[in-house]
Amino acid sequence: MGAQGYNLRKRKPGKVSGDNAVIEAAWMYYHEDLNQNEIAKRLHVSRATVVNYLQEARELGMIRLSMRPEVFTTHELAVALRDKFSLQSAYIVPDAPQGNDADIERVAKGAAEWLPELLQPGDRLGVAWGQTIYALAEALEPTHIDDLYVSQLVGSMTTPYGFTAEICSTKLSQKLGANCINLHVPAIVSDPDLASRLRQEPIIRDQLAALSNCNKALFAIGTCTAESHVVVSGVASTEMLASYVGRGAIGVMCGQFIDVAGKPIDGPLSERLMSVSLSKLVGLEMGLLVSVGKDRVKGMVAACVGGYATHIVTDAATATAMLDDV
Amino acid sequence: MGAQGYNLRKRKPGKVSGDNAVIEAAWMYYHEDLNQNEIAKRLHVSRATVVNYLQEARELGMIRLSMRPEVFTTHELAVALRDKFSLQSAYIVPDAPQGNDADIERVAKGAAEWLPELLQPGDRLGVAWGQTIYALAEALEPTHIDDLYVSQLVGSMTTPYGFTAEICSTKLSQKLGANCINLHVPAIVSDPDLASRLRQEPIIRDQLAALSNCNKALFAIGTCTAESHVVVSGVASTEMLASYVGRGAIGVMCGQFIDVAGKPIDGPLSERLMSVSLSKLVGLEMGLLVSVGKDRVKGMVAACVGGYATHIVTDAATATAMLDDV
DNA sequence: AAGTGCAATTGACAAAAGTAAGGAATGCAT
DNA sequence: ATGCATTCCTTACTTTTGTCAATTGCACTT
Repeated sequence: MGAQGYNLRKRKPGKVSGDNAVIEAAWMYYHEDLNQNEIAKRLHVSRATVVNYLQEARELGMIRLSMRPEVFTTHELAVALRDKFSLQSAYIVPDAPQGNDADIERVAKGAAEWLPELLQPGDRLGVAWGQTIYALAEALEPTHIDDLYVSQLVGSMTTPYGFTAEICSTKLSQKLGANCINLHVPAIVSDPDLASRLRQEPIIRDQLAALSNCNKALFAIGTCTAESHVVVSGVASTEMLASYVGRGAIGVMCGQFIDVAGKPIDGPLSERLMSVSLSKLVGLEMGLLVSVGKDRVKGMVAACVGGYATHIVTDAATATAMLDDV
Repeated sequence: MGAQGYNLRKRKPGKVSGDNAVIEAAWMYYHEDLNQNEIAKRLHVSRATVVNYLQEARELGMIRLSMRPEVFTTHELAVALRDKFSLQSAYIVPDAPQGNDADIERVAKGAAEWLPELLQPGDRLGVAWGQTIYALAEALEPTHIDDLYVSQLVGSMTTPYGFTAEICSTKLSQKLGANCINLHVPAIVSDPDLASRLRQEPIIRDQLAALSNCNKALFAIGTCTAESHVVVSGVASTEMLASYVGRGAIGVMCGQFIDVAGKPIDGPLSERLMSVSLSKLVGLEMGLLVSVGKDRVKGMVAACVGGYATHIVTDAATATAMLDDV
């Protein structure tokens, strides 16, 4: 009878009311700093159950955990970078122990944490394309920013990476609770004539016009190596790449090759590329450049010098390299 | 020599660079889900040191931890409350085990977590006064909302609680990175004539005018008992209180007694009170009511019925009582 | 009414995190 | 240089948290 009484008592009032137990446990744990034992006592369940509740709370995304952006924007290196390139702000994440693709994830995560604070209701945000941008969208915590429009800055392309330009803008807009304006056109078409006719198409024209209305932009810098995304995605052949590099290309921005001053380099692709004109990206309220890596340093510097970037997210190693860059 | 080599190696590159170690540890722990052992290995320090780093990170406020507002605004009770009173949204925090002042802390904490999402750049927020509002301001994580103005809705009064109306608005505006417009006048003056003359004073007039410009408001409901703040703070005597109660007062809002319909009750204090007119608080973009307790239920209902509240923060017990209130 | 499948819960054990007392390095005054 | 105070770090120990296989209660079949 002892056991029976125990069970009965435990069952009914213990289960406070469905999901509520999870919420109560999470509240006590995260807001009232009770340990699992105390919570278990109050909810009349075993501590193991509390562990489960808390895991569920985390899995359901009830818990938001982030680091204050000021931590990354106010230390020495960030301030130095900001001042050297006359930026509004720089966000420097710690270096990864070994520098591989994990770099991109780190930086993307940092940017994802910062981005919501850089946006306001009513903004029109232009978004470029790339692994970094995708990782950013992926890492972003869902929020809702009122009356926000996200526009795709570059046409679409097939890629071996499993994400396209639309996926970047779509995912980003979903995470931000924003309206999404896609650019339903390939990034590169086979001949200049077709490109100009496409640009006349009412739908495309409107979509391109929307790009001119952007007051903020989010982009990364691509490399000019054979493994570069522009090559792998079939936008440029290796020969073209070599030709652009020969004429001073040191990076890629929104599908366009740029020189050390950030100026787009004219070439065989220019006419055939469906993308925002880089000149539209100068002098925006915000130009957020998110990139890492030694091989992107020159391009990132160019994006600053060219006036595209007002805000930067990168890691300490890259930031140092940018400061050392003459 | 082994020890010497070890020490040298450990000292220099181990200490990554001052405070940075703290940031790196926090990043790895909170963003990369590494455990303290792994972090200790990577930073070449003992695990105990990592514990210290993480504690420092928390103490310095580098870590932001909160619960998604949707958790509290989308469950059954919150939706029911919202619908019954035609609110825009309701935020219901879990009940405290035993209902004392801890209730206020809980609810204030919830409101503090929600408030930043309810504000936008350019808003003019009117703020009332009370223990709840103060606790809210105290619990609020510092942020910065651009071009936000916080106005004090009620004049100041001496209180035994250690906080005044200005302290509420000042603290709140500091936490929100907002501009603060204080109302430099006592809440209650001794005779009606002085009150009306004060209202003519240019400075006061401007401050009162600013109140009319508020598009959002934050307030609580006070009780009509002898322990009520209006009495304790000397705004009303117990006799006056009784008189107001006799004429239907069921709560206090911005220093004014209201009836079940939320209408302010005329009486000896009306003329002498320096405060926003309640009619200005009807139909705002947002009216955030933050209160808890059985004894405030009627007043809270009145604030809804009267059209002051568009958003509510309370606890489950109070919400249930409001739903049961006829 | 007994059997079956499922999800929630539990106790016992393992891992991780927190604490406190002691110990090296650093800087400063003597 | 020596001693002293301070800061930061470490080792050894305690508490808290996480894991997992086993159990319980419950809805639904047979």
